Amino acid sequence: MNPSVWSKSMYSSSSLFFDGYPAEHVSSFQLDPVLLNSEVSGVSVSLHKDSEDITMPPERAYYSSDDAGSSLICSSQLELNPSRDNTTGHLPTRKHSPPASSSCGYHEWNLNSGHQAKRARVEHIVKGMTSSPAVHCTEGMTSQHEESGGMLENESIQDQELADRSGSGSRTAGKQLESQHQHLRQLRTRLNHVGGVTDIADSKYPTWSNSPETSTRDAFKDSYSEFQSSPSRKYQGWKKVKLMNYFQSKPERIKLMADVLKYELSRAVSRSVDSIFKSVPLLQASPNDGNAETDASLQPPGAKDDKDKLSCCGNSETRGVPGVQTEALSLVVQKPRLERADQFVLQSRSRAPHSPEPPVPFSHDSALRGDMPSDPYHGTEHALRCLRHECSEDSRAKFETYGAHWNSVKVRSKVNSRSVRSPQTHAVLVGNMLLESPSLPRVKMESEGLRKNNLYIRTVSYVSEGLTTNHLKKAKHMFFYSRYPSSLVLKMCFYDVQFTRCITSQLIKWFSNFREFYYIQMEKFARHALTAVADVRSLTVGRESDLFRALNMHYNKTNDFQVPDGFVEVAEITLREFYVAISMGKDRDPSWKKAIYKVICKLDSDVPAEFKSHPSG
DNA sequence: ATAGGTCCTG
DNA sequence: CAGGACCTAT
Repeated sequence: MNPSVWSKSMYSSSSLFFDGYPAEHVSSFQLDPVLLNSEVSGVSVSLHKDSEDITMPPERAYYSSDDAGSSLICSSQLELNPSRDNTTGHLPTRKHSPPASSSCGYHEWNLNSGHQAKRARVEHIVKGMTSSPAVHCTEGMTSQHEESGGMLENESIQDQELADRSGSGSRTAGKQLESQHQHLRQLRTRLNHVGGVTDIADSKYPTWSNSPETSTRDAFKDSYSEFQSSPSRKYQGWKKVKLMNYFQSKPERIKLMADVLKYELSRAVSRSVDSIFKSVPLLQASPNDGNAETDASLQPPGAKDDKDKLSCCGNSETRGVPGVQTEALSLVVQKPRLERADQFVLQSRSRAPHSPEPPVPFSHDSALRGDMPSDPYHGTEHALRCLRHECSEDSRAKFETYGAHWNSVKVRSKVNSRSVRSPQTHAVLVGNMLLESPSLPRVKMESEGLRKNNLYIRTVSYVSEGLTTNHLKKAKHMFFYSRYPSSLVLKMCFYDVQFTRCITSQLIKWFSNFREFYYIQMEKFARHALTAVADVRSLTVGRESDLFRALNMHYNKTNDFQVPDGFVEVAEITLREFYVAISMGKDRDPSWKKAIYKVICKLDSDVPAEFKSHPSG
């Protein structure tokens, strides 16, 4: 690709640039290929693009187009197009793109029909009892009845619902039905006392949408209002008495009924429980399978099977030792490492001839922070990244080498990471609902817009209450990729922090501060360049430049992070934007920087997966 | 109203 | 880097 095309497209992107700017100035900023590839003021920016560009998917080849009119803005819009790269199955996670909310209609329909089937079964049973005789009253089981508390209330509600549904044609038939409902209720009560069957309707939290209980609960709710408005409470004592006589006179029948009901109830309960745990597969997942979660949350439904399998694997391991974080190791190993080799292009490119750094994609520190970049291409990789395509066999080999290193590091860090999970606290956040289970390990599940359907839930077993210096360091490193991370990205990257409003705003403030420093530096160096550099074509940013040093000193003080080339290029673009704006006198406008901010925010690239999957603190 | 952003200050 | 004022978009 011709570097001049790059420069043209880059600068045509700037809204600032075309805003009343004379055409001759435009052309004056078009970079000369020779100049671009040459060393300027001791620094260089390598913009070499070779013919490999044509192998890129067209929507990624933002800068390889021969259309000089292509702009960054257009590129970014293309980048936002969710239709791109369907093979990855990832939707862009941009701050301005609303989270895709999946419709649950089909699921609800299934639940409703399931509920109706259950109800039909119960009604069938009840119908089978309609021939039984109505008998006299004793108060024998009243106390037992009331012991069952809320469950019984639900039962009576359901009974009332059934009674209401059974039709109001004949009054005597209705009474008969009522008596049978009462009978049913008593049987269930007994079963509960004897078999310890837990009524699924007795859950404390009634708002688990999509859960199998929902339809049942809704039915209860509906019938409950009917129940309250009806005088049927008056009949309760009468019904109880009638039923007691029935019980006493027909023990064998009771037993049969009990068996049938027991079967039906236990089947319904087990089905419900099964469906709950099927819909929350990551209950058993490990804290470090953030990648799997991230994938799942962004994948189309059809691509989810593998993740479910992974969850199953995690489950089999999790059951064993609750206190030790060994459950996810297999997940780490199983992850396809090479799927995201393109992510390492950024790092491997530091091996370019002008780069003094060793050919290490990630430093040890970054390895400690991150997971293997196992995610498939997310679909929001920035256009700048597409300029680089040296995903050679060499880099792949190195990728695998460091992948092995990462795994070992990860294992160690997992073992060493202190877990704050408490065996006494078994709180599970599912969507907006808090379940309590005596048998589940404590996991924190993030509730996000993308995972309304409860299928995509992250589990984290160690949650820090506050942001640490390591989090700050991680945030600074993230800044190399994303200057304007969305809160969703922040949540994904700082999943090991208990996200509160305060934490969120603190993280946002951090990035605001980072940007402030960044733009101050840019303006400072741009103003300095105005006095020293006559042509924007001479204005480049390389790793040896003072600007880069200043930025690196701020965001990567210990120099233990391999700054991605994308950042260097974004820095150069920013510097040039400032340079051009100031040279045009735009800085007389008090809000002149906003146009630049608008350009720069579109240059965010996706934060690599390793930021999203490993604890930083 | 709230969230997220900039600018200024310490 | 945090706090606060202020602005803007949803």
